[in-house]
Amino acid sequence: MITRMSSLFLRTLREDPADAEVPSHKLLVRAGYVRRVAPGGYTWLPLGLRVLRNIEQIVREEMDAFGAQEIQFPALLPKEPYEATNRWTEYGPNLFRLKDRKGADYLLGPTHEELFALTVKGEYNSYKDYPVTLYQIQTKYRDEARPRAGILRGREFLMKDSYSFDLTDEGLSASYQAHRAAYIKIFERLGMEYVIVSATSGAMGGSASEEFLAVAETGEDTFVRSTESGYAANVEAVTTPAPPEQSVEDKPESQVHHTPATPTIQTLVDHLNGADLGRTFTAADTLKNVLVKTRKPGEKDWSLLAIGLPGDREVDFKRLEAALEPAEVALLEEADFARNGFLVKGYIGPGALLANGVRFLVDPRVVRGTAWVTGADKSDHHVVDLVAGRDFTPDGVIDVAEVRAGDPSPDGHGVLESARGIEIGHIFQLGRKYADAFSLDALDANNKPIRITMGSYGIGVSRLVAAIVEQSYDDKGIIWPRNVAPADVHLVVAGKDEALLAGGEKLAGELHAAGLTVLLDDRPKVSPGVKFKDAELIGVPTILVVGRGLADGVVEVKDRRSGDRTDVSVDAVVQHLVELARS
RNA sequence: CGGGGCGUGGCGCAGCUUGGUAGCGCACCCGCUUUGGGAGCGGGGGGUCGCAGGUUCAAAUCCUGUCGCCCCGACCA
Repeated sequence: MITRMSSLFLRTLREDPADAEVPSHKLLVRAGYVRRVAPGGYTWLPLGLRVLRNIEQIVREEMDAFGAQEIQFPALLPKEPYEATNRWTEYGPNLFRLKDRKGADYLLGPTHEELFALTVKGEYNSYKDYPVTLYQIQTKYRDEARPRAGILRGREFLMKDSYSFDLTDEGLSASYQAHRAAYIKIFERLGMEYVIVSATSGAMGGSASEEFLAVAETGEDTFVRSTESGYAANVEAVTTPAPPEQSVEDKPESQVHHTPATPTIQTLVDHLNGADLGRTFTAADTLKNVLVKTRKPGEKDWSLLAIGLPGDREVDFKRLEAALEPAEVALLEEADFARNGFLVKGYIGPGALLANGVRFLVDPRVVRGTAWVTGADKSDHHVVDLVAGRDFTPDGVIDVAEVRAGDPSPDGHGVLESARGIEIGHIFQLGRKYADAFSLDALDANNKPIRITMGSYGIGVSRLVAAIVEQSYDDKGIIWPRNVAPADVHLVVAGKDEALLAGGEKLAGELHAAGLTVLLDDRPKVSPGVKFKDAELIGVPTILVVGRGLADGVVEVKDRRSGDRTDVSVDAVVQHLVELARS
């Protein structure tokens, strides 16, 4: 295909749009790929749509390659299936809801588990039919509280979602692995730098779960990875290794000390180190007890929850919420302290918590035999050498302390470093939640029903356009990976001479005949400088310049990424570019 | 939902403090010159100044209300 810029619906911008913050947003708008029409809603202009379609096609090919079958649901859906799974309620304000003229409730699909489950139920009854994997590439709608970063986080976006249906847990595991392998192929073909991290499965429930994150500073997800092993995890899903347990017999007796005016960890540590106790203390020797309240879905009353963790750590609220999902969590208000007189702010210890029936969960580092400095449940007093397993026994373990760069890797190899990523794929084993909701069964050889188990797998197709740009741009513009670029070659006719244009047209025709797509800058009266700037902004990986060298039978091939220029003879250039495009 | 900022030709902005009926750059149109790195000169078209009300002889500018958008946070793919 030859696309002539003289007639292409394209206008590039010399300045960044005022509302753009992240590089992909600025560049995609400036280079004329997308235009905003509403918060979180973008028009795909011709070049942008090509990139989107290229990505979509790669996803489709790899899905088809392992036997997934493409179907498509409406984006406009009736309420009933979502009521059956309670998601009409649970999805909350993020669900776009609307009514038809008769007043019936509809929604714009945020994700389609219900419809896939119902569809399979409608067609399949026998164990002989399974397993099966279906997918669609469909526009999804979520009424995001705050769309942002242009294409990266819209309220309407294109997503590939697939669902596997298996008779057994082993089958589900195999389907999961098949998806995982396909995703790896997809993201490799897209030329992405990505990590696969352990993840939480979120509101949809389920067990095994991994996210594919495109590594990018502008990403919304924080993940950690080991400096020495392949370990990587979303911070929400990091597990803290527990140190070995110790004996409790040889530990000194616990002692209550008068520690005036020490409501914070720092003041406490300073006081202790000035108290001549024969040793020095650090914040990590103290046990901080953080109070929150939780409420399970559907319940009216909040219940207290105390979290004990080393004093040098803060509670990571995201990890806490992920750990308590689906219950809500909130910090205590003054009224809560007033209502529970045994909570002495700044001096809360395990004693009062356990005596008053407050659920007390501790950080994995608080194992049997460890000795702590902690609150003595009265103002200006702390207890030293309070030993876990001897002086107090927590109700359980909760791993919600902040994860820090330099922490040991959970797999025992290396330490963790922190980085940011854009979630581009998510795979997880959903299990039987949706099958249960719709009684999705297959009959076995003995005519007994087998409950189907599902997997759920997503790829953010439109988001990928932006994620790729986030990973591949420079101060001049976008640099597309070959497989997704809007053209194979950007041919610049650098000069007004009729012979140049004729030469450019001829070469474009030959490239087209050789199977390459060409973006031909045949604009008359546009100076070479402008054409070069536009070519760099648009970001086709190979730029072919037909200019003054043409008279000597030479054209110039420029690599967008490296900036390297090579003179190639006109006779050889088509073959040269074909080889480049295939590389 | 909490905090901050902004609404002025298609885009990016100035003007507002100190009211006098709108300007700059980019883009666009015409002419001439120019043509290997976002050209020069000349000419031109295009704006109910977010909306509503108020103050005033007079409002982009002052006052009140309202709507919208962007950013940070909370929340989420």
